[in-house]
Amino acid sequence: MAIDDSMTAETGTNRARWKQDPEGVRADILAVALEEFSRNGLSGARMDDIAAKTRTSKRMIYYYFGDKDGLYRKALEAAYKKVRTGEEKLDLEHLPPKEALERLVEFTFDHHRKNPDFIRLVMIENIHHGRFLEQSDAIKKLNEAAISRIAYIYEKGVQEGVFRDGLTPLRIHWMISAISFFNVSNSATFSLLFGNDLKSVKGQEILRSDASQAVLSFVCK
Amino acid sequence: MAIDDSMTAETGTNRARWKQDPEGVRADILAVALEEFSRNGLSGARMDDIAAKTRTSKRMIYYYFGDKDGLYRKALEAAYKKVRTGEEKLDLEHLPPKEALERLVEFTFDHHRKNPDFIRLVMIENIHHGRFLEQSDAIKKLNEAAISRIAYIYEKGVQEGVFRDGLTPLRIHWMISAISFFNVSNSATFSLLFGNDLKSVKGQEILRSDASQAVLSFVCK
Amino acid sequence: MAIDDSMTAETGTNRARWKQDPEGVRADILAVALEEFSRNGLSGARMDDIAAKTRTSKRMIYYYFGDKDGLYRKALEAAYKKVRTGEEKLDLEHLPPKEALERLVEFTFDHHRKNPDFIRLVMIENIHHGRFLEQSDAIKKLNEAAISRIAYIYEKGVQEGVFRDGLTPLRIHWMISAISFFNVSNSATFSLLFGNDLKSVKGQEILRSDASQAVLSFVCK
Amino acid sequence: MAIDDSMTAETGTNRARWKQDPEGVRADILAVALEEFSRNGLSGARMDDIAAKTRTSKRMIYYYFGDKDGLYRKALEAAYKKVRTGEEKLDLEHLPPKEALERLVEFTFDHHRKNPDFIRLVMIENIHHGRFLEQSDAIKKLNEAAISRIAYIYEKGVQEGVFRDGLTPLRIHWMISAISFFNVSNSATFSLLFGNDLKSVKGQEILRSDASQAVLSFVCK
DNA sequence: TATGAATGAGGCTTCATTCAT
DNA sequence: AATGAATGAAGCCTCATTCAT
Repeated sequence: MAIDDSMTAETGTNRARWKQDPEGVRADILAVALEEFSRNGLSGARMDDIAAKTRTSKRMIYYYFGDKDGLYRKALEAAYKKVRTGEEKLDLEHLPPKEALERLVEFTFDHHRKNPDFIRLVMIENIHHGRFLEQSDAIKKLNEAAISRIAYIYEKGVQEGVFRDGLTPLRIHWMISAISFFNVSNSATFSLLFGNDLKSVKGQEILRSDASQAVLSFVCK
Repeated sequence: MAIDDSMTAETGTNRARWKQDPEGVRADILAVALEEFSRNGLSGARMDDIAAKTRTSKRMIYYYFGDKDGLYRKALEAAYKKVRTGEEKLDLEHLPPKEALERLVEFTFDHHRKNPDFIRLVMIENIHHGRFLEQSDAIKKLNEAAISRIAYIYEKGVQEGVFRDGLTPLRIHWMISAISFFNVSNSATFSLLFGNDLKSVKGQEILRSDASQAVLSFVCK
Repeated sequence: MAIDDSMTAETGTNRARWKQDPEGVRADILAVALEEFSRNGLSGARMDDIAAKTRTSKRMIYYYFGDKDGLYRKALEAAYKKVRTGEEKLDLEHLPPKEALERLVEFTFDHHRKNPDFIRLVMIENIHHGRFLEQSDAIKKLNEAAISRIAYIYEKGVQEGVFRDGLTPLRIHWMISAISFFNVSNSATFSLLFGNDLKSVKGQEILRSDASQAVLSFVCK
Repeated sequence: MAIDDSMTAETGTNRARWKQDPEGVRADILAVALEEFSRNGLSGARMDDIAAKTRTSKRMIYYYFGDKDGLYRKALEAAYKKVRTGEEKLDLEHLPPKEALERLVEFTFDHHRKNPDFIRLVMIENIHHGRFLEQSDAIKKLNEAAISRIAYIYEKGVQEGVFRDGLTPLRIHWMISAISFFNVSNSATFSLLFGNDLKSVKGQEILRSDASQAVLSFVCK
């Protein structure tokens, strides 16, 4: 216990000293911030807690993000970016309209489920009346793709005579979002009020299928 | 809350002295609390602000509700009670199943729209993982009625051959809730990302009709 | 050392527990703030230091004055009030003009000397471009008296033929202020550059007499 | 000073790269520092702001001046040097005493008016009880010239019988300084309390003439 | 039942300064 | 000689809550 001093490397400054790596530090902070804001809300989150879970210090958060609101805004932006990027991989153009739509609904449903942090951040942003989203031009552009993707499918479906006329891509997107979002956002209260059945793996499979069926029967002739 | 009142002679009884009316005071506090929590969230709301908008003093809030969490819980309960009470007036039994269901969807859609404070409180509660709803047995009972009402309609519809078999009242309720809830809860971010069209009177009429159409086509054969 | 427990009264909370005395607390805070701001400037003063020298806590400062700027503003106002109140006692109307003016100069000279804290606060306020004085309507009114007092003397002097015509009370006030103010405000740098002679008791007597002589010879025919 | 520059490609050499010019860099820093200290005071000035307005970086400031206090001291010295250098051009010896004195007063009055930054720095230094001036031997020497210039004029005036006996050059200098300094130093508060009349071009002309009249009538027989 | 005064813990932010390259 | 990144100490302020009357 005396001779072997191999542990001294771990002692000293507990916090690893990273060679200057601004982007790494920024990303690290953002990841932690996303989680903390998502878990506790904007006013509920603590800068101290965020800093503590970071590889750097509280001071660096202010260095890179200015203040709490700035950090929150950047976390929100990052969350949107990450989520929308995930959607790009989806490749629907070559599918027949009905299958493409079905797949889009299921993808969205799954996607939201797998990103509860993002959903929670959007909830929080709505609690704040979209005050921060408003300031971020970066985000707004990201969402146009979502609409045009649906537009492509829908128009093809109408031309082929499988989708009914008179809808708009936006309303279809709205419907898909509503169902997929609610599944995650209201999971807690819904379970408490009506039991855990729909939260189980089986229950989620059923809801997923309900989702695509509802949307398809809504859009199809 | 002193700041700058150093020279007002008429300190003391500015605030109308309400003849001792405990229930009135409680109700007053709850109404203010509902609004403040709804607007700002749990940690975002300020006890000072709530007290200031009340006919009574901060001390009374603590006297009646113990602490901030207690006040929030009671406000949540009160909100649920008020909202569910509004639903009782609905009289669907005598209608044919399809019309009953259609009317229920439209009622729910309208109902949520007219009670954004309640919706926001539920959002907030979900942000807090339903921690407070969990403690309130009073609320849970209120929701059983919602399910049994759908059960009645659905079973009748299946028997009459207009609704498809294999669904459950809970899943139907889930679908109706999702669509109606999202319309209010995500109004801020949705408008910012995709414009105000669906928020307008016309837009809301369209969504309302989309809602009932989606649910009906989901449930009908 | 065991039997006699008379000292326990002094033990416990070090800080004397004052029966609620808002005005006392306000006054106490203001007195300390005046001194601290005067000594260190606005950004140089420390809220912690101010609080520590107070009978109350830091929290109470915010309770009564809102924030640091608010405290500074009130301290400035209090300083002006105190100083101008001191001037009221002066009784010049019954004196012949020359003697009245002489006495006013000497009074002002002495008065500024005895209130270096006030002078320093005014210096600090000028460093801040009068930003806080601007907000305080209370102060502006206090100074009109100073002018009308001079007006009375000057007009009488002109009528009696001892003061030359063509001046204004404001310019006379300006001259008196300049000389009396500079004596205190620039004491530090002047002494360092030119020695301490004029700072001594003898030196100050000489300057005081120079002041009244300069003003009198400026105003008299 | 990072905040939000995360996406600028052209990091690094935005700021013109000045061919190694130590003296130029020093002078640049000092000029900026003078302005910032003058505007905001010692504790009010921000090293970051100073650095940002400089052609160089924060590191260079510390490299050349050690720390904030050192920078302030050098800025103070530079200000004194610059100002006193301006005075040298004045050529009074060949004028008759009264005219020489009159011209000196007017020159000083104008000079102070044209150098508000310097005046403010002196005010700030007085707020700090001359702590930094004390350390600077360089400055003290600069001021002897001012006194000897007056001594020459005054003695000639006494000999010629136009100036009264019993004064000292220092007291005359004091009087001139008081009037000229106050005009600039207390401009903000004086205007706020008594209006802008004396601040106008016309008003300043009047005060300038008042200044020389007061000094002359003070010194003359 | 009711109120203004008081509190301590902890929140967010900023500062001058130094390090690694 | 020069730069962006990093730091710890200390600053100001706000919160829910309790006390004294």
